[in-house]
Amino acid sequence: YQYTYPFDADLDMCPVCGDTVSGYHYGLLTCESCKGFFKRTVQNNKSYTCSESQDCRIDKTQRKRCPFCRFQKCLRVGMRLEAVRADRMRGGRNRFGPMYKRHRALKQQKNALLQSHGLKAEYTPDLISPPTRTPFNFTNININTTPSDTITSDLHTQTHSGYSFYQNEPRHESPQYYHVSPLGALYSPVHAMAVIGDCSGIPGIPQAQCSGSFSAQGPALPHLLVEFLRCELDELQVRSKIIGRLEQMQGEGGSGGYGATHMYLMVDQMLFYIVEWARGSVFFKELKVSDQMKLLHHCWCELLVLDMVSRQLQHGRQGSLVLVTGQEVDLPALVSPAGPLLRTLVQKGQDLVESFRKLQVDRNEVVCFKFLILFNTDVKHVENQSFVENVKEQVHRALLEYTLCAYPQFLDKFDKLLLCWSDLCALSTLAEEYLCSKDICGEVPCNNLLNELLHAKHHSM
DNA sequence: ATAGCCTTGAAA
DNA sequence: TTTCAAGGCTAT
Repeated sequence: YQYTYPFDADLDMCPVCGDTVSGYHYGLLTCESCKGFFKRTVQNNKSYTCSESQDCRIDKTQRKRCPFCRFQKCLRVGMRLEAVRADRMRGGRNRFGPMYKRHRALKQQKNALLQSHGLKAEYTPDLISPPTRTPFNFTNININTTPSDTITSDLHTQTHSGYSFYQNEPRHESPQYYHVSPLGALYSPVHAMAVIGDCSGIPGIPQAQCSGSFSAQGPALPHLLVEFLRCELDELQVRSKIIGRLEQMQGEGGSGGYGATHMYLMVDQMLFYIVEWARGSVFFKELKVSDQMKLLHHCWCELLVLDMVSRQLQHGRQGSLVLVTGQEVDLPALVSPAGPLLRTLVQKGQDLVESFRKLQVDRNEVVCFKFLILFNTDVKHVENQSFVENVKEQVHRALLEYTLCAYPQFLDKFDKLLLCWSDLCALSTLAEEYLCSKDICGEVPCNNLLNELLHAKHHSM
């Protein structure tokens, strides 16, 4: 099995059953059969029941099996009850026309953007081939979590209680549409999307066409991203381990303060878990240990900085710094007695957090970023360089694909993300400089990871 | 009941 | 005029 880039393939797949689409039907691109099914169901006020647990898989071969779940899925992916005409008038156009047009334009723009990044829909088959061990198997990935939604398929309850989609149009010739409860809109994927991205520009068009199927929780994630998310360490677990370790060390070492030494030891512990994360991660763990070390020597500080930044993004408030340990450090208090190096470090750090926040960088993007950083080697001498570069390319794609799908209105977000990355690199250089400086590592034992990494870096330069 | 193909007809 | 998403028809 090979990973296929799902962008174009899924574009003409029905979001309900995966069959080939025949055009826009009731709000989105679907196949002919689901169009018919939806029409019959709404027109005849059908109500179905599910003999299983209301989470049946709907695909081309099984779609006939459970009409209840099929209709649920129709609603979930965003098919519009309002588009079925109550008076059965034929022909003509409805209000969705401009929406379809807009959606088409958006799709085209997106493809253009993809091409401008040199990513074709066709996929080179053997791009991913891990060097020694068995290739990673993507077939086991199942991202279709089954939402427990409460949409009723009983149209009687929805039909007469709501408003008319067309109530402001008095013209008698125009078709009369079914009255639909606003409740229906609440369950549309568009509503779900609003949580993570701006989709105000395309009312009623779910992002299902971006990259295929659409779960109620959000867009389908690129397979790679799903895999990356699995590699994440549990933040709380890491936190408690680090706290434990720090307490232990401070018990031994005497001073229990929260000064530079404490920071140094904490950063050292963070690095330990960054290494642990990397060692357990897809692709990375396939590499020889010597290559692993080269990559980590190259990027540990960027990973460290990204970790700090993303934490501020999650829990942080302006004017304070949240550490892995959960402690909150008041920034003015930290900065006022500090040297110039720490001052600029804090300032630029704040700037970076701010630009991440403005960009609405989400967790998925951060996770992709970590891999982008991990595999971003311009160092030669990595033995399996082609593998590393292929992975890098894959991550690049996954991030681009995700960003385009999750934030379809925000077409240059990906480019801006990359700009942020270069800011992050600059910040990381500064951070490294600071960690080397006598400000912080003056009275710390030498046999630790941070020291070793700093040391190795200096030798390679 | 399903799903492929056909007919319609206002908007573009 | 052409488009193309509505509804309709009908073998399976």
